[in-house]
Amino acid sequence: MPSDQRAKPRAHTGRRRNEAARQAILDAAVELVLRQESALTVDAIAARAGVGKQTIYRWWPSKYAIVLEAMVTLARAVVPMPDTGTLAGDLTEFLRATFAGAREPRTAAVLRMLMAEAQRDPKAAGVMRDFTESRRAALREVVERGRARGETAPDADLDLLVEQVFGVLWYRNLVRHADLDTASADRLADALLRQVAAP
Amino acid sequence: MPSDQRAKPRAHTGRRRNEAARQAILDAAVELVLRQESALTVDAIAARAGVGKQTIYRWWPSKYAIVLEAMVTLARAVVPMPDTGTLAGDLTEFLRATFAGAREPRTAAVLRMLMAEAQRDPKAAGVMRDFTESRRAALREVVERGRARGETAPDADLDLLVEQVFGVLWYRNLVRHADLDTASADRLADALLRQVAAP
Amino acid sequence: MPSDQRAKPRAHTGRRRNEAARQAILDAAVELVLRQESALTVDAIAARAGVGKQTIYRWWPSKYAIVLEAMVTLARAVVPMPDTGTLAGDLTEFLRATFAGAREPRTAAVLRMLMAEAQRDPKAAGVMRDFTESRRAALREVVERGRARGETAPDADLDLLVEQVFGVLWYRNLVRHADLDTASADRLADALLRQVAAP
Amino acid sequence: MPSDQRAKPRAHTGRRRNEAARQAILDAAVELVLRQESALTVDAIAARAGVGKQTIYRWWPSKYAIVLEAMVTLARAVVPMPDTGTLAGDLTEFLRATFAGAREPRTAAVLRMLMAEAQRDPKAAGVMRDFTESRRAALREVVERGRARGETAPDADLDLLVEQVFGVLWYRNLVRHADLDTASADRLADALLRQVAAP
DNA sequence: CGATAAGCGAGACGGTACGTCTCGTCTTTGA
DNA sequence: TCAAAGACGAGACGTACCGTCTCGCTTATCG
Repeated sequence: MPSDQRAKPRAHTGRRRNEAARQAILDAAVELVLRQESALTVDAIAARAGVGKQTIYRWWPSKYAIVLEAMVTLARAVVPMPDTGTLAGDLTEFLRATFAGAREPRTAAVLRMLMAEAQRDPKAAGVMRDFTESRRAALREVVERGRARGETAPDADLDLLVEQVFGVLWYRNLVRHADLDTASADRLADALLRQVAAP
Repeated sequence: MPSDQRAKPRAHTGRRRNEAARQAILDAAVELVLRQESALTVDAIAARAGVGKQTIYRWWPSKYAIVLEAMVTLARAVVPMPDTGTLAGDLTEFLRATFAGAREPRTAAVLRMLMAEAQRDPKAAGVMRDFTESRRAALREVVERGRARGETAPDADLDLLVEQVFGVLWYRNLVRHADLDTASADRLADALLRQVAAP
Repeated sequence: MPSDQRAKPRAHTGRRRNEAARQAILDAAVELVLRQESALTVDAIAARAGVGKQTIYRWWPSKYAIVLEAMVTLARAVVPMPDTGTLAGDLTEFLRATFAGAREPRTAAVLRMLMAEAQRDPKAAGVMRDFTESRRAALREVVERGRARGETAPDADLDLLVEQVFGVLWYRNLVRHADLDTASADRLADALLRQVAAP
Repeated sequence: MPSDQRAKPRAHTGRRRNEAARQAILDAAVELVLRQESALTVDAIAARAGVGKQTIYRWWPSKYAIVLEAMVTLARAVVPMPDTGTLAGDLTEFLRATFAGAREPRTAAVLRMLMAEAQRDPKAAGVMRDFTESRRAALREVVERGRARGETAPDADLDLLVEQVFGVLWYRNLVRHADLDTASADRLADALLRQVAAP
């Protein structure tokens, strides 16, 4: 008989997490990122959310993780997994939704700020890596479905395709020389389909 | 004739800027950016350069401005325009050289730092916009030559192609989830050629 | 019955002041004042006390205010009221004890520092005024008793006498050109007795 | 014919010391001490006097030496050596003039500031010691003349007398609990004469 | 229903880095 | 040769945040 190491795992007692506080913290963080007037600080988030600092550190490892959580939620909501039955349809849909989300000024500002911060703070970098990874995984799933249906060459480099999508998106968002409009999304989807099309 | 009250505005007197100190500060800043072990601090730059902090603040508005100035110097190592006679050759060559340049740790670190700074300082953003624009123009020239030779579809979206290249380059450099190796350059060139190939 | 909105004014929340840190800061400040080798700096106090600078600034408006607070503690070693039965005895006793106290290096250094601070900070000036007033009152009581016994001229200016005593004491402590030794105390007592002697 | 000690004074080459600059520096220093609004700094003195900092450091070892020089000049002018023919007259005269000088608000402020600074800066302390020594010497000369005329007991402690005078003066100026008025000067002179009177 | 266990707002703590200020020296140009 | 202007290395200043650590209080669940 194997010993059960967590035999009686002490069913939960004590007060439960305060959902209102969680939401207030997320809102405060996003709000402060958008008001560019000053840097994002934990003290400021806590003050604006009417929350103790410990409540923040209890649930998030860093202030960037807060902003990240807000972003991931937003991204999930904004970019649902499309299912039109064809790769062309799914890819176009995904790119349109993704570009539209990243074009929204508030979202765009938060993303830029996170990426900038990731360049100086290793913790923010980790957060960024996780976030971008999850977005790539989502798109990857879409194109994988297309390949499974035989809509691409079997050896098509889908990872590279995914990176081209997010590369263009981030490049435009950071350099700000061109808009992430729907036409661009369509043209990019088109071009990428040509890249990976079955012979 | 009315006397000009600020006729002779007192030519320059006083000690002149110390060029050795300026160079030491730039070197120290770059050196510290490369040693990732800790965050870049003004105190550290001053200490390493053997300089008072005031000397730094007298000449640069922020520590990132120092790195920016250093980058201008480092960016002398330009990617030369290839001329192999074919679009495939030129594109592969250009991407290999570009990726190799951006993979070089010193250059890569400085570029990241600059892009981060561009997200908060409008002046740095302007410099960044000009810099990226000039790089796009260079690649654009390469692929235009290919189109002129009839190596692409006449209506191929070359601007988009260019953005896919630099998008992938910056995305990888900023997120740091994958390397900018030669194999990647080759695969990307390959995919893009398929994308714009004449029918 | 109308509800009182500020009925319960939310007593104290948050961590309480660390008494050990307070004492360590006071000790460190006094210690550094005594080691004359270098100027008193807040950084040095913080370092020696093993304390963050903010903890100092949270509780004291300036480094001299720290020394002031330390003095209040040190000044517990009061000069006891002598009672030898004669004015000559009491005055000599009082001056000897007072000079001895002010000669003690720790006390002397703290007193000098405090007097210096009183010249720029009105709050310290107020404390200084109260402290000096209480010392004058003590000596005044001694000489009043002598007058009551008929040991002085009835119209002797006792306030002036008191100021001569503390004047010499502070003058020597501040200028540091001569020592506050017992012989000086005796000679001064002698001279003052001649000054106020009954005719 | 008296010997000329600087017979051939090295036919002067180069610019001579600028007396206007010297006076401007002294004035600026005193002016800045009186405007209590901010601390006295060498840069501020130089700026206000329209003078380079090096010109200050060339002639004075520290900023306190400047204020000292101004004070010594002032004290000499205000307190001339009296000569009424009697010790009582001379002492009263000297104390009246000394108290009057120290009561003058500008002078009093400068003296307080110097004494405060002497408590933290060894250089200022040296300056202060020299200044007070010279004032004691002046008063000492007055009372020595009285003793020489047989107006005091032969063994009277004249040094202690002198210290009582300046002790009271400084004590009142620093603690600011009482005024240095003429009546006080008279009463103190009176009391001290009783102390040292010939039997 | 009391005991036990979190979670909560508040805020003090030891630290690090900031950007500014002043010191006393050094360098340059002009008179 | 001296004076003004002003850059320099040094280092203390007081502030801003960091992430941790009490506090006293407020929920929750369990025995």
